[in-house]
Amino acid sequence: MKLVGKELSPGQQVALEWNEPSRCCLVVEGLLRRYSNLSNGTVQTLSIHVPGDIPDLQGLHLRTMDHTLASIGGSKVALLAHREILDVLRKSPRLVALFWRESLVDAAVARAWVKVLGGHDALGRFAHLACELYVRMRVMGLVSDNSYPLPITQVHLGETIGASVVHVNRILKKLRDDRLLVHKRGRLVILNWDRLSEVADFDPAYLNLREPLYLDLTPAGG
Amino acid sequence: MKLVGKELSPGQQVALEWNEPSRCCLVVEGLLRRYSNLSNGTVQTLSIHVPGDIPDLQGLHLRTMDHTLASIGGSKVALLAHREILDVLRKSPRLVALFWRESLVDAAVARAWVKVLGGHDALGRFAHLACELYVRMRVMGLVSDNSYPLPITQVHLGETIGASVVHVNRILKKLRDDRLLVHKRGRLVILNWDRLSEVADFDPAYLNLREPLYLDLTPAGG
DNA sequence: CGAAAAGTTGACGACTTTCAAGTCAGGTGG
DNA sequence: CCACCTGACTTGAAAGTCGTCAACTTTTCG
Repeated sequence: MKLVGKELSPGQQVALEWNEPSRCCLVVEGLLRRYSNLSNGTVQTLSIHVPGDIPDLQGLHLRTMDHTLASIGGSKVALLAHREILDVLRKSPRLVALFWRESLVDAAVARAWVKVLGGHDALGRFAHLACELYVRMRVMGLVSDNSYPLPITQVHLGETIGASVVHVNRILKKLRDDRLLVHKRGRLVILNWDRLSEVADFDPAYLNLREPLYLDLTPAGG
Repeated sequence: MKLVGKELSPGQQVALEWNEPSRCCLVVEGLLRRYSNLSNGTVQTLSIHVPGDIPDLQGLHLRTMDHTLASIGGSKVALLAHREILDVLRKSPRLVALFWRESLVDAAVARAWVKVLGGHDALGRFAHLACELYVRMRVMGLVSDNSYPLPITQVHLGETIGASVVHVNRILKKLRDDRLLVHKRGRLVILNWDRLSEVADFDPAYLNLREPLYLDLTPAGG
Protein backbone atom coordinates (compact mmCIF):
# COMPACT_ATOMS: atom_id res chain seq x y z
CA MET A 1 0.00 0.00 0.00
CA LYS A 2 1.19 3.46 -0.82
CA LEU A 3 1.87 5.62 2.21
CA VAL A 4 2.08 9.38 2.16
CA GLY A 5 3.99 10.69 5.14
CA LYS A 6 3.28 14.20 6.35
CA GLU A 7 4.50 16.51 9.08
CA LEU A 8 1.96 18.68 10.83
CA SER A 9 2.56 21.95 12.64
CA PRO A 10 0.69 22.84 15.83
CA GLY A 11 -2.99 23.38 15.12
CA GLN A 12 -2.76 22.23 11.51
CA GLN A 13 -5.93 20.56 10.29
CA VAL A 14 -5.99 17.17 8.63
CA ALA A 15 -9.70 16.84 7.91
CA LEU A 16 -12.52 19.33 8.24
CA GLU A 17 -16.01 19.05 9.65
CA TRP A 18 -18.54 18.70 6.79
CA ASN A 19 -15.88 17.58 4.34
CA GLU A 20 -15.96 14.23 2.59
CA PRO A 21 -12.55 12.70 3.13
CA SER A 22 -10.98 10.31 0.65
CA ARG A 23 -8.18 9.06 2.84
CA CYS A 24 -7.41 8.05 6.41
CA CYS A 25 -4.79 9.40 8.74
CA LEU A 26 -2.54 7.18 10.83
CA VAL A 27 -0.87 8.99 13.73
CA VAL A 28 2.86 8.25 13.65
CA GLU A 29 4.23 10.79 16.09
CA GLY A 30 2.75 13.48 18.33
CA LEU A 31 -0.87 14.04 19.27
CA LEU A 32 -3.99 14.86 17.27
CA ARG A 33 -7.43 15.81 18.41
CA ARG A 34 -10.95 15.75 17.07
CA TYR A 35 -13.02 18.83 17.79
CA SER A 36 -16.22 20.52 16.80
CA ASN A 37 -17.49 24.09 16.93
CA LEU A 38 -20.56 24.98 18.95
CA SER A 39 -23.02 27.64 17.90
CA ASN A 40 -22.02 29.82 20.85
CA GLY A 41 -18.53 30.15 19.41
CA THR A 42 -16.75 27.72 21.71
CA VAL A 43 -14.90 24.59 20.70
CA GLN A 44 -15.36 21.12 22.14
CA THR A 45 -12.62 18.52 21.87
CA LEU A 46 -14.13 15.10 21.18
CA SER A 47 -11.07 12.91 21.59
CA ILE A 48 -7.30 12.96 21.71
CA HIS A 49 -5.27 10.55 19.62
CA VAL A 50 -1.89 9.01 20.23
CA PRO A 51 0.49 7.31 17.82
CA GLY A 52 -1.02 4.15 16.39
CA ASP A 53 -4.53 5.59 16.18
CA ILE A 54 -6.46 6.15 12.96
CA PRO A 55 -8.78 8.95 14.10
CA ASP A 56 -10.73 9.25 10.85
CA LEU A 57 -11.20 5.57 10.16
CA GLN A 58 -14.96 6.13 10.19
CA GLY A 59 -14.53 7.98 6.90
CA LEU A 60 -14.40 4.59 5.20
CA HIS A 61 -18.12 4.13 5.73
CA LEU A 62 -19.53 7.53 6.72
CA ARG A 63 -19.45 10.12 4.01
CA THR A 64 -19.23 13.44 5.83
CA MET A 65 -17.00 14.31 8.77
CA ASP A 66 -18.89 15.24 11.92
CA HIS A 67 -15.80 16.92 13.34
CA THR A 68 -12.45 18.46 12.48
CA LEU A 69 -9.21 16.56 12.93
CA ALA A 70 -6.12 18.59 13.76
CA SER A 71 -2.69 18.34 15.28
CA ILE A 72 -2.04 19.38 18.87
CA GLY A 73 1.73 20.20 19.06
CA GLY A 74 3.78 19.18 16.03
CA SER A 75 3.17 15.68 14.70
CA LYS A 76 3.77 13.19 11.93
CA VAL A 77 1.05 11.23 10.19
CA ALA A 78 0.73 8.78 7.32
CA LEU A 79 -2.10 9.24 4.85
CA LEU A 80 -3.79 6.23 3.29
CA ALA A 81 -6.25 6.48 0.40
CA HIS A 82 -9.65 4.97 1.18
CA ARG A 83 -9.57 3.21 -2.16
CA GLU A 84 -6.36 1.42 -1.34
CA ILE A 85 -7.50 0.49 2.15
CA LEU A 86 -10.71 -0.92 0.75
CA ASP A 87 -8.75 -2.93 -1.83
CA VAL A 88 -6.75 -4.53 0.92
CA LEU A 89 -9.80 -5.12 3.11
CA ARG A 90 -11.60 -6.90 0.28
CA LYS A 91 -8.82 -9.47 0.32
CA SER A 92 -8.54 -9.88 4.07
CA PRO A 93 -11.57 -10.55 6.27
CA ARG A 94 -9.13 -10.78 9.17
CA LEU A 95 -8.05 -7.19 8.65
CA VAL A 96 -11.67 -6.08 8.36
CA ALA A 97 -12.35 -7.59 11.77
CA LEU A 98 -9.28 -5.82 13.15
CA PHE A 99 -10.31 -2.43 11.78
CA TRP A 100 -13.89 -2.93 12.87
CA ARG A 101 -12.60 -3.73 16.34
CA GLU A 102 -10.59 -0.51 16.31
CA SER A 103 -13.80 1.38 15.58
CA LEU A 104 -15.45 -0.36 18.50
CA VAL A 105 -12.67 0.59 20.88
CA ASP A 106 -12.90 4.15 19.62
CA ALA A 107 -16.60 4.08 20.45
CA ALA A 108 -15.87 2.63 23.89
CA VAL A 109 -13.49 5.50 24.57
CA ALA A 110 -16.16 7.97 23.52
CA ARG A 111 -18.63 6.29 25.88
CA ALA A 112 -16.10 6.54 28.69
CA TRP A 113 -15.98 10.28 28.04
CA VAL A 114 -19.72 10.53 28.14
CA LYS A 115 -19.53 8.88 31.53
CA VAL A 116 -16.81 11.21 32.74
CA LEU A 117 -18.35 14.43 31.42
CA GLY A 118 -21.77 13.50 32.72
CA GLY A 119 -20.71 12.14 36.07
CA HIS A 120 -17.62 13.98 37.31
CA ASP A 121 -16.71 17.52 38.22
CA ALA A 122 -13.89 19.28 36.44
CA LEU A 123 -11.23 17.86 38.75
CA GLY A 124 -12.30 14.29 38.13
CA ARG A 125 -12.54 14.99 34.41
CA PHE A 126 -9.00 16.21 34.16
CA ALA A 127 -7.72 13.39 36.35
CA HIS A 128 -9.43 10.89 34.06
CA LEU A 129 -7.92 12.48 30.99
CA ALA A 130 -4.47 12.29 32.56
CA CYS A 131 -4.97 8.63 33.45
CA GLU A 132 -6.32 7.61 30.07
CA LEU A 133 -3.53 9.28 28.17
CA TYR A 134 -0.97 7.80 30.53
CA VAL A 135 -2.13 4.28 29.77
CA ARG A 136 -2.50 4.83 26.05
CA MET A 137 0.90 6.47 25.79
CA ARG A 138 2.46 3.72 27.85
CA VAL A 139 1.13 1.07 25.50
CA MET A 140 2.98 2.82 22.72
CA GLY A 141 6.15 3.01 24.78
CA LEU A 142 5.99 6.78 25.14
CA VAL A 143 6.03 6.97 28.92
CA SER A 144 9.27 7.48 30.80
CA ASP A 145 9.79 8.33 34.46
CA ASN A 146 6.03 8.30 35.00
CA SER A 147 5.64 11.12 32.53
CA TYR A 148 4.61 11.60 28.93
CA PRO A 149 4.63 14.41 26.37
CA LEU A 150 1.47 16.52 26.43
CA PRO A 151 2.22 19.73 24.52
CA ILE A 152 -1.20 21.25 24.97
CA THR A 153 -2.31 24.64 26.26
CA GLN A 154 -4.71 25.16 29.14
CA VAL A 155 -7.20 26.59 26.68
CA HIS A 156 -7.23 23.30 24.78
CA LEU A 157 -7.43 21.35 28.03
CA GLY A 158 -10.48 23.39 28.91
CA GLU A 159 -12.04 22.62 25.55
CA THR A 160 -11.39 18.96 26.25
CA ILE A 161 -12.86 18.63 29.73
CA GLY A 162 -15.56 21.24 29.19
CA ALA A 163 -14.25 23.88 31.57
CA SER A 164 -13.02 27.46 31.33
CA VAL A 165 -9.30 28.22 31.17
CA VAL A 166 -9.44 29.83 34.55
CA HIS A 167 -10.94 26.76 36.09
CA VAL A 168 -8.48 24.43 34.36
CA ASN A 169 -5.73 26.51 35.85
CA ARG A 170 -7.15 26.17 39.35
CA ILE A 171 -7.56 22.43 38.91
CA LEU A 172 -3.97 22.07 37.80
CA LYS A 173 -2.89 24.06 40.82
CA LYS A 174 -4.85 21.82 43.13
CA LEU A 175 -3.48 18.64 41.57
CA ARG A 176 -0.01 20.13 41.83
CA ASP A 177 -0.47 21.17 45.46
CA ASP A 178 -1.88 17.74 46.31
CA ARG A 179 1.14 16.10 44.63
CA LEU A 180 -0.94 14.06 42.22
CA LEU A 181 0.53 15.36 38.96
CA VAL A 182 2.35 18.25 37.34
CA HIS A 183 1.90 19.67 33.85
CA LYS A 184 4.93 21.64 32.82
CA ARG A 185 6.78 22.43 29.63
CA GLY A 186 4.55 20.27 27.46
CA ARG A 187 4.91 17.24 29.69
CA LEU A 188 2.61 15.61 32.20
CA VAL A 189 4.24 14.00 35.21
CA ILE A 190 2.27 11.56 37.35
CA LEU A 191 3.31 11.94 40.98
CA ASN A 192 0.82 9.65 42.65
CA TRP A 193 -0.90 7.18 40.35
CA ASP A 194 -2.97 5.49 43.04
CA ARG A 195 -4.62 8.60 44.35
CA LEU A 196 -4.95 10.07 40.85
CA SER A 197 -6.78 7.07 39.44
CA GLU A 198 -8.95 7.07 42.53
CA VAL A 199 -9.92 10.71 42.03
CA ALA A 200 -10.53 9.94 38.36
CA ASP A 201 -12.55 6.80 39.10
CA PHE A 202 -10.37 5.34 36.40
CA ASP A 203 -10.55 1.77 35.17
CA PRO A 204 -8.65 1.00 31.96
CA ALA A 205 -10.91 -1.91 31.01
CA TYR A 206 -12.74 0.13 28.38
CA LEU A 207 -9.50 0.58 26.46
CA ASN A 208 -9.59 -3.16 25.73
CA LEU A 209 -5.87 -3.68 26.13
CA ARG A 210 -6.00 -7.37 26.92
CA GLU A 211 -2.96 -8.01 24.79
CA PRO A 212 -0.29 -5.57 25.92
CA LEU A 213 1.50 -4.77 22.70
CA TYR A 214 4.15 -2.80 24.50
CA LEU A 215 5.60 -5.94 26.01
CA ASP A 216 6.46 -7.20 22.57
CA LEU A 217 7.35 -4.03 20.75
CA THR A 218 9.12 -1.62 23.03
CA PRO A 219 12.59 -2.01 24.46
CA ALA A 220 11.67 -0.40 27.78
CA GLY A 221 8.20 -0.50 29.35
CA GLY A 222 6.54 2.30 31.35
CA MET B 1 -30.92 -17.35 11.73
CA LYS B 2 -32.57 -18.34 14.96
CA LEU B 3 -34.22 -15.47 16.79
CA VAL B 4 -35.15 -15.52 20.43
CA GLY B 5 -37.82 -12.95 21.18
CA LYS B 6 -38.07 -11.58 24.71
CA GLU B 7 -40.22 -9.11 26.59
CA LEU B 8 -38.53 -6.86 29.10
CA SER B 9 -40.10 -5.16 32.09
CA PRO B 10 -39.08 -1.63 33.15
CA GLY B 11 -35.51 -1.62 34.42
CA GLN B 12 -34.83 -5.21 33.44
CA GLN B 13 -31.23 -5.81 32.47
CA VAL B 14 -30.17 -7.47 29.24
CA ALA B 15 -26.40 -7.45 29.67
CA LEU B 16 -24.25 -6.52 32.64
CA GLU B 17 -21.11 -4.46 32.95
CA TRP B 18 -18.06 -6.75 33.24
CA ASN B 19 -19.92 -9.71 31.77
CA GLU B 20 -18.86 -11.47 28.59
CA PRO B 21 -21.94 -11.62 26.40
CA SER B 22 -22.50 -14.41 23.90
CA ARG B 23 -25.37 -12.82 22.02
CA CYS B 24 -26.59 -9.50 20.70
CA CYS B 25 -29.82 -7.71 21.39
CA LEU B 26 -31.95 -6.13 18.69
CA VAL B 27 -34.46 -3.59 19.98
CA VAL B 28 -37.88 -4.42 18.55
CA GLU B 29 -40.16 -2.26 20.65
CA GLY B 30 -39.70 0.27 23.45
CA LEU B 31 -36.51 1.92 24.63
CA LEU B 32 -33.29 0.57 26.14
CA ARG B 33 -30.38 2.38 27.68
CA ARG B 34 -26.75 1.75 28.35
CA TYR B 35 -25.50 2.91 31.73
CA SER B 36 -22.56 2.60 34.05
CA ASN B 37 -22.07 3.04 37.79
CA LEU B 38 -19.70 5.63 39.14
CA SER B 39 -17.65 5.13 42.28
CA ASN B 40 -19.61 7.84 44.06
CA GLY B 41 -22.74 5.74 43.80
CA THR B 42 -24.42 7.61 40.97
CA VAL B 43 -25.39 6.22 37.58
CA GLN B 44 -24.53 7.67 34.19
CA THR B 45 -26.59 6.84 31.14
CA LEU B 46 -24.34 6.41 28.11
CA SER B 47 -26.92 6.19 25.36
CA ILE B 48 -30.59 5.55 24.68
CA HIS B 49 -31.67 3.06 22.05
CA VAL B 50 -34.73 2.98 19.86
CA PRO B 51 -36.22 0.11 17.85
CA GLY B 52 -33.86 -1.04 15.12
CA ASP B 53 -30.74 -0.52 17.23
CA ILE B 54 -28.38 -3.29 18.31
CA PRO B 55 -26.91 -1.67 21.43
CA ASP B 56 -24.50 -4.48 22.26
CA LEU B 57 -23.18 -5.10 18.78
CA GLN B 58 -19.69 -4.33 20.05
CA GLY B 59 -19.82 -7.62 21.96
CA LEU B 60 -18.97 -9.35 18.71
CA HIS B 61 -15.40 -8.10 18.93
CA LEU B 62 -14.91 -6.81 22.48
CA ARG B 63 -14.96 -9.43 25.15
CA THR B 64 -16.18 -7.65 28.28
CA MET B 65 -19.06 -5.20 28.53
CA ASP B 66 -18.02 -1.71 29.63
CA HIS B 67 -21.60 -0.92 30.62
CA THR B 68 -24.96 -2.40 31.54
CA LEU B 69 -27.79 -2.62 29.03
CA ALA B 70 -31.31 -2.39 30.39
CA SER B 71 -34.84 -1.59 29.42
CA ILE B 72 -36.37 1.82 30.11
CA GLY B 73 -40.18 1.25 30.20
CA GLY B 74 -41.37 -2.12 28.96
CA SER B 75 -39.84 -3.35 25.71
CA LYS B 76 -39.38 -6.22 23.32
CA VAL B 77 -36.07 -7.42 22.01
CA ALA B 78 -34.74 -10.20 19.82
CA LEU B 79 -31.63 -12.05 20.94
CA LEU B 80 -29.11 -13.30 18.39
CA ALA B 81 -26.25 -15.65 19.28
CA HIS B 82 -22.82 -14.23 18.40
CA ARG B 83 -21.93 -17.54 16.86
CA GLU B 84 -24.81 -17.41 14.43
CA ILE B 85 -24.20 -13.78 13.53
CA LEU B 86 -20.57 -14.53 12.84
CA ASP B 87 -21.55 -17.48 10.66
CA VAL B 88 -23.70 -15.21 8.55
CA LEU B 89 -21.08 -12.46 8.43
CA ARG B 90 -18.47 -14.90 7.18
CA LYS B 91 -20.63 -15.47 4.13
CA SER B 92 -21.53 -11.85 3.49
CA PRO B 93 -18.91 -9.11 3.29
CA ARG B 94 -21.76 -6.75 2.43
CA LEU B 95 -23.40 -7.42 5.78
CA VAL B 96 -20.09 -6.95 7.56
CA ALA B 97 -19.79 -3.50 6.04
CA LEU B 98 -23.35 -2.74 7.10
CA PHE B 99 -22.76 -3.81 10.70
CA TRP B 100 -19.43 -2.04 10.83
CA ARG B 101 -21.18 1.09 9.61
CA GLU B 102 -23.74 0.71 12.37
CA SER B 103 -20.90 0.65 14.89
CA LEU B 104 -19.52 3.82 13.37
CA VAL B 105 -22.84 5.61 13.61
CA ASP B 106 -23.08 4.47 17.22
CA ALA B 107 -19.66 6.01 17.82
CA ALA B 108 -20.73 9.22 16.08
CA VAL B 109 -23.73 9.47 18.39
CA ALA B 110 -21.44 9.00 21.39
CA ARG B 111 -19.19 11.78 20.08
CA ALA B 112 -22.21 14.03 19.70
CA TRP B 113 -22.93 13.42 23.37
CA VAL B 114 -19.40 14.27 24.33
CA LYS B 115 -19.90 17.54 22.49
CA VAL B 116 -23.22 18.21 24.20
CA LEU B 117 -22.11 17.27 27.72
CA GLY B 118 -18.88 19.19 27.38
CA GLY B 119 -20.28 22.26 25.68
CA HIS B 120 -23.83 22.88 26.83
CA ASP B 121 -25.59 23.64 30.08
CA ALA B 122 -28.32 21.35 31.36
CA LEU B 123 -31.03 23.10 29.35
CA GLY B 124 -29.18 22.65 26.08
CA ARG B 125 -28.38 19.06 27.00
CA PHE B 126 -31.97 18.13 27.53
CA ALA B 127 -33.07 19.99 24.42
CA HIS B 128 -30.48 18.05 22.42
CA LEU B 129 -31.67 14.75 23.84
CA ALA B 130 -35.24 15.61 22.92
CA CYS B 131 -34.22 16.54 19.37
CA GLU B 132 -32.06 13.49 18.81
CA LEU B 133 -34.73 11.09 20.02
CA TYR B 134 -37.35 12.88 17.96
CA VAL B 135 -35.39 12.32 14.76
CA ARG B 136 -34.43 8.75 15.57
CA MET B 137 -37.98 7.85 16.54
CA ARG B 138 -39.34 9.51 13.42
CA VAL B 139 -37.07 7.44 11.21
CA MET B 140 -38.67 4.38 12.73
CA GLY B 141 -42.15 5.77 12.20
CA LEU B 142 -42.81 6.21 15.91
CA VAL B 143 -43.61 9.90 15.88
CA SER B 144 -47.18 11.11 15.67
CA ASP B 145 -48.54 14.60 16.22
CA ASN B 146 -45.02 15.87 16.88
CA SER B 147 -44.72 13.58 19.85
CA TYR B 148 -43.14 10.27 20.69
CA PRO B 149 -43.24 7.79 23.56
CA LEU B 150 -40.61 8.50 26.24
CA PRO B 151 -41.60 6.53 29.33
CA ILE B 152 -38.68 7.66 31.46
CA THR B 153 -38.53 9.18 34.93
CA GLN B 154 -36.90 12.49 35.75
CA VAL B 155 -34.31 10.58 37.76
CA HIS B 156 -33.27 8.70 34.63
CA LEU B 157 -33.32 11.89 32.59
CA GLY B 158 -30.96 13.37 35.12
CA GLU B 159 -28.67 10.38 34.84
CA THR B 160 -28.70 10.89 31.10
CA ILE B 161 -27.88 14.59 30.87
CA GLY B 162 -25.71 14.63 33.97
CA ALA B 163 -27.96 16.73 36.19
CA SER B 164 -29.82 16.28 39.47
CA VAL B 165 -33.51 15.40 39.51
CA VAL B 166 -34.33 18.77 40.94
CA HIS B 167 -32.55 20.54 38.14
CA VAL B 168 -34.15 18.34 35.48
CA ASN B 169 -37.50 19.26 36.93
CA ARG B 170 -36.73 22.96 36.66
CA ILE B 171 -35.51 22.58 33.11
CA LEU B 172 -38.68 20.77 32.14
CA LYS B 173 -40.68 23.53 33.73
CA LYS B 174 -38.80 26.18 31.81
CA LEU B 175 -39.18 24.34 28.51
CA ARG B 176 -42.86 23.93 29.28
CA ASP B 177 -43.32 27.59 30.20
CA ASP B 178 -41.45 28.65 27.07
CA ARG B 179 -43.70 26.38 24.98
CA LEU B 180 -40.83 24.41 23.49
CA LEU B 181 -41.88 20.95 24.65
CA VAL B 182 -43.89 19.03 27.21
CA HIS B 183 -43.06 15.72 28.88
CA LYS B 184 -46.16 14.13 30.29
CA ARG B 185 -47.48 10.64 30.88
CA GLY B 186 -44.50 8.93 29.27
CA ARG B 187 -44.69 11.01 26.12
CA LEU B 188 -42.63 13.91 24.83
CA VAL B 189 -44.46 16.51 22.79
CA ILE B 190 -42.50 18.96 20.66
CA LEU B 191 -44.26 22.32 20.67
CA ASN B 192 -41.73 24.43 18.80
CA TRP B 193 -39.15 22.48 16.82
CA ASP B 194 -37.35 25.51 15.41
CA ARG B 195 -36.63 27.14 18.72
CA LEU B 196 -35.93 23.82 20.39
CA SER B 197 -33.31 22.74 17.87
CA GLU B 198 -31.82 26.20 18.14
CA VAL B 199 -31.50 25.94 21.92
CA ALA B 200 -30.07 22.46 21.47
CA ASP B 201 -27.64 23.56 18.74
CA PHE B 202 -28.94 20.44 17.04
CA ASP B 203 -27.83 19.23 13.63
CA PRO B 204 -28.90 15.69 12.68
CA ALA B 205 -25.97 15.17 10.30
CA TYR B 206 -24.11 12.97 12.79
CA LEU B 207 -26.95 10.46 12.71
CA ASN B 208 -25.99 9.71 9.10
CA LEU B 209 -29.54 9.33 7.88
CA ARG B 210 -28.86 10.03 4.21
CA GLU B 211 -31.32 7.37 3.16
CA PRO B 212 -34.56 8.00 4.98
CA LEU B 213 -35.81 4.49 5.61
CA TYR B 214 -39.11 5.74 6.95
CA LEU B 215 -40.18 6.90 3.51
CA ASP B 216 -40.08 3.36 2.27
CA LEU B 217 -41.24 1.42 5.28
CA THR B 218 -43.86 3.32 7.18
CA PRO B 219 -47.39 4.03 6.06
CA ALA B 220 -47.48 7.47 7.65
CA GLY B 221 -44.40 9.67 8.10
CA GLY B 222 -43.70 11.99 11.03
C1' DC C 1 -58.94 3.72 49.09
C1' DG C 2 -54.27 3.83 50.45
C1' DA C 3 -49.39 3.22 49.72
C1' DA C 4 -45.58 3.98 46.90
C1' DA C 5 -43.47 6.21 43.23
C1' DA C 6 -42.88 10.27 40.71
C1' DG C 7 -43.09 15.04 40.33
C1' DT C 8 -42.61 19.96 42.30
C1' DT C 9 -40.84 23.80 44.87
C1' DG C 10 -37.95 26.83 48.17
C1' DA C 11 -33.68 27.73 50.57
C1' DC C 12 -28.91 27.39 50.92
C1' DG C 13 -24.33 26.20 49.61
C1' DA C 14 -20.85 24.30 46.28
C1' DC C 15 -18.97 24.34 41.80
C1' DT C 16 -17.92 27.00 37.81
C1' DT C 17 -17.82 31.09 34.71
C1' DT C 18 -16.78 35.69 33.64
C1' DC C 19 -14.26 39.82 34.07
C1' DA C 20 -10.27 41.94 35.11
C1' DA C 21 -5.64 42.42 36.30
C1' DG C 22 -1.85 40.91 36.64
C1' DT C 23 2.81 37.44 36.25
C1' DC C 24 5.94 34.42 33.77
C1' DA C 25 8.58 32.35 29.83
C1' DG C 26 10.41 32.30 25.37
C1' DG C 27 11.82 34.86 21.24
C1' DT C 28 13.38 39.24 18.74
C1' DG C 29 16.06 43.29 17.96
C1' DG C 30 19.20 46.75 19.79
C1' DC D 1 23.38 41.23 27.40
C1' DC D 2 19.10 43.44 28.00
C1' DA D 3 14.66 45.86 26.63
C1' DC D 4 10.67 44.55 24.66
C1' DC D 5 6.81 41.77 23.04
C1' DT D 6 3.63 38.18 22.81
C1' DG D 7 1.31 34.09 24.16
C1' DA D 8 0.53 31.33 28.02
C1' DC D 9 -0.22 31.01 32.72
C1' DT D 10 -2.14 32.85 37.48
C1' DT D 11 -5.01 34.90 40.69
C1' DG D 12 -8.97 37.61 42.99
C1' DA D 13 -13.72 39.04 43.11
C1' DA D 14 -18.48 38.93 41.69
C1' DA D 15 -22.16 36.47 39.52
C1' DG D 16 -24.50 32.43 37.51
C1' DT D 17 -25.43 27.54 37.22
C1' DC D 18 -26.33 23.63 39.62
C1' DG D 19 -26.54 20.20 43.69
C1' DT D 20 -28.31 19.04 48.21
C1' DC D 21 -31.69 18.96 51.69
C1' DA D 22 -36.20 19.01 52.93
C1' DA D 23 -41.04 19.41 52.55
C1' DC D 24 -44.94 18.97 49.91
C1' DT D 25 -48.24 17.61 45.90
C1' DT D 26 -49.64 14.63 42.23
C1' DT D 27 -49.93 10.39 39.85
C1' DT D 28 -49.84 5.50 39.54
C1' DC D 29 -51.35 1.18 40.75
C1' DG D 30 -52.56 -2.85 43.78
